[in-house]
Amino acid sequence: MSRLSFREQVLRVREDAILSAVNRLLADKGFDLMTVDEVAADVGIAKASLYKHFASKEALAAAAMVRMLQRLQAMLDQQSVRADASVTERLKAVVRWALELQLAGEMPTLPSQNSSLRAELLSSKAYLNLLLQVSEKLGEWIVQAQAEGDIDPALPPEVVLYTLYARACDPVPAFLKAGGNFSDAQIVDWVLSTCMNGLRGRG
Amino acid sequence: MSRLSFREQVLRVREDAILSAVNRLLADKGFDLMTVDEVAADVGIAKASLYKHFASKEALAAAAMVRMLQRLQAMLDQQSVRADASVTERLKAVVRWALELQLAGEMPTLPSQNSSLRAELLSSKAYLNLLLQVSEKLGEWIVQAQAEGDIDPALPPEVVLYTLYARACDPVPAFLKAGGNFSDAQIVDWVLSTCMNGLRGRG
DNA sequence: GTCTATAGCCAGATAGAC
DNA sequence: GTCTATCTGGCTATAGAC
Repeated sequence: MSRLSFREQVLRVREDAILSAVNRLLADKGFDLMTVDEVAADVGIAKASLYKHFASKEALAAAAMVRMLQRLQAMLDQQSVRADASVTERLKAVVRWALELQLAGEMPTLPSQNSSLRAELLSSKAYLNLLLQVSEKLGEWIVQAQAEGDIDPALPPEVVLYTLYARACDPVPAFLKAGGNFSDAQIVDWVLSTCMNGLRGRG
Repeated sequence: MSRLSFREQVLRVREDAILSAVNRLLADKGFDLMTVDEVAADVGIAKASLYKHFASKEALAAAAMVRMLQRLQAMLDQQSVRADASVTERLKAVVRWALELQLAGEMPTLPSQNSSLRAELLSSKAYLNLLLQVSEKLGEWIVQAQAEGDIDPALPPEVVLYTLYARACDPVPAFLKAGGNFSDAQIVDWVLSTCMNGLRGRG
């Protein structure tokens, strides 16, 4: 690793600020309703300057999605070294983390099936590689949790994996938060419970 | 009820064809990516003609959502008269129905939080009334299912209701269908199971 | 690399003839 | 009510000066 010059560090910091703004906006309104003008205004620079950093609106959003996957990967690594926890507890910790991120307004919504963002993501090697790595790690945990009986062995691991991804972007926490009757912690607990135990509960 | 003139019947049929097209497009791409041109092309009439029937793109989508709620209400009425089924079985039947609709590409996706559609829906008396009625009916069943121990009594009914609504628009079935490894019936069974019993299953 | 100003395009909505 | 043709606004993206 070569040290970064001062100029490069400034660039990094600026691009991180840009991606943070993109991330918030993606969580708030989604890709289609997010405008590049808003991103520029949020960061405090001109729109044309944004296009010096990122080639397109799609590239902007894709970079934010990659950053989110990197954070997920870091979270998985962190959970991997826990000696005190079963795989199921690790999985639950990851879902809890995602739900908390979502309630904080920092979890981008899934791109809809026909979005131009989808095409960009499917042609992004960085994104696909990260997604693959993360999915493999989660897949290992899922299979192991099934072997231990904590997750229903009758479910294909694929179904479990997709379900976990979907829960990370579930609209239910936002609905409950908008209702204003419950604390964030309660919401997280309930959604996590319905994810693992279903509506039926433990009974 | 007065009988409808021939002209009025023709109008009804045409508007129903329009709403069917809107429904398909809402399910396929969502409100933001759906264009009025596509709707017109799908129905086979000119765009200007659409605007003789509906005042705006939002009104178009709102009418389709109202129609979907009417269908849900009809489904609830149908389940209400089943003597052979518990409330939990009725709830499951409704979720199953929604999942099958979704796999058939006929379930509109939820409007994102900041969509202009949301404002339209919140100011539509027909929509809000219908939503209230179906929510009350579902709410009764939920409370009863909790009393019978089939649904976790620790969950606020609101949480259960929102979860059911969210599952009806869940992206998981579409993901699994896109994978191409499973039949529609299998997908419905698995998603319904993870909804009621969680990832943990019955064990 | 940052800015202001603008090009180019697309989609929602409308005008006006029939 | 249906059509063709057009207006209008907003958004992505770029030109060109500094």
